[in-house]
Amino acid sequence: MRSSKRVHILEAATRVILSEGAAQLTLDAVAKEAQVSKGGLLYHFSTKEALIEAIVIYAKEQIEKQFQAIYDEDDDPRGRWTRTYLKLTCDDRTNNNELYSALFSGVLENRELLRPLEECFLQLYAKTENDQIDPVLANIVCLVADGLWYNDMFQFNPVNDEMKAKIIDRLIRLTKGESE
Amino acid sequence: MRSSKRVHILEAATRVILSEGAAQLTLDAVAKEAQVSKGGLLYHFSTKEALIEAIVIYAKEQIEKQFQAIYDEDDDPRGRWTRTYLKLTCDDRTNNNELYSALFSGVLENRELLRPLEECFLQLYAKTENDQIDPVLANIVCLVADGLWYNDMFQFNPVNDEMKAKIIDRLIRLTKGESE
DNA sequence: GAAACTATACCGTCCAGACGGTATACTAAT
DNA sequence: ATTAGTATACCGTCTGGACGGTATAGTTTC
Repeated sequence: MRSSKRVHILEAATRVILSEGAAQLTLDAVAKEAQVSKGGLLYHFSTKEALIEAIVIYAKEQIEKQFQAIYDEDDDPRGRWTRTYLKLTCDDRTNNNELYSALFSGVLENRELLRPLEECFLQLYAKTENDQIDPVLANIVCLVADGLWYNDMFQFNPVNDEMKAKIIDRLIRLTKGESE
Repeated sequence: MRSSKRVHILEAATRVILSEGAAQLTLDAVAKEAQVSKGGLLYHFSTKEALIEAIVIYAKEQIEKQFQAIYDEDDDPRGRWTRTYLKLTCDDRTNNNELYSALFSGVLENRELLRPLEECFLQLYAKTENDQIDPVLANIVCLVADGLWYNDMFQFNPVNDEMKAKIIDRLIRLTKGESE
């Protein structure tokens, strides 16, 4: 079998960061978690920085893929992009582990490594600008979504599940132009 | 002058994390930035973990202090806590560097170190629950604020300054019960 | 005289990255 | 069909440097 372990390594790195902390993102730890030798790891990612760059790109690709899938499920053209953004990171079905580990590892070396992810989010926000609804409302919805997943990332839980459901419900109805 | 260099060290650590990246949060780098000998640094913080814990506590104290100051400036009782929360991290006058560095350094070792900050935010959110306005609206406002400052922390800028001003203006009016 | 340092030396561990080697598959000449 | 060569995908060890922490002796400030 001649399959690359690249993706296995990236997923192992995500696991290491989220369970052990970003400081434990060492080449040895990742190699061990991915059940790859250190040489094998360095074959795919020649430096630690290259590994982190790959984690960021991988997270970006995952987001774009999921975003499209959620978009395709929605029929109502009004506020469609905005609802998609909201569901992207706040739906219980999706997990954001790749995104979280990308942000954590980007912070390790320097935030410049996060540029690809920033571009990704800029594009998603841009889509909500022409969404047949008030742009200010659209941005408010996106920012609430951001607040929710960022808090989840740091394991802060300022809003309980019941309130979270109410908030999302309210926002979804607003994107459809329904009154409260 | 017999003043403790504790706070200088904490602020130096913040500078190191935000300018050099969390991986450069080493005892040597902090000592150098704070213009303190390594012995002096270890006199105040006997381990690196103790330093990080102190950074988190310091950030918490700064937030609580600023929150109170902003609250005192507001006269309108309706939605006062909610508006205070919004202004806390999104006002151009405040800088959130201590908060950002606390989160970054907490992610380094493990997120458990961030518990004091979580409690802090839980308390601030709790205050908005009895704020003479719809609790769902109050939470939405807080989450938008979170989205804004988290994005700022990662140097993501999905909303430009003009839009940001519109959003904040809209939310402030909502907390006062004004219609759009 | 105690607290708050400075200055320096040192130790053990960890870690990034280099390096040389191995196994397998495919390709091209003979 | 066999041989030789090449590319890919790894393995496992080694080394030099950085880092966290200890220790110690001395200095300044209150």
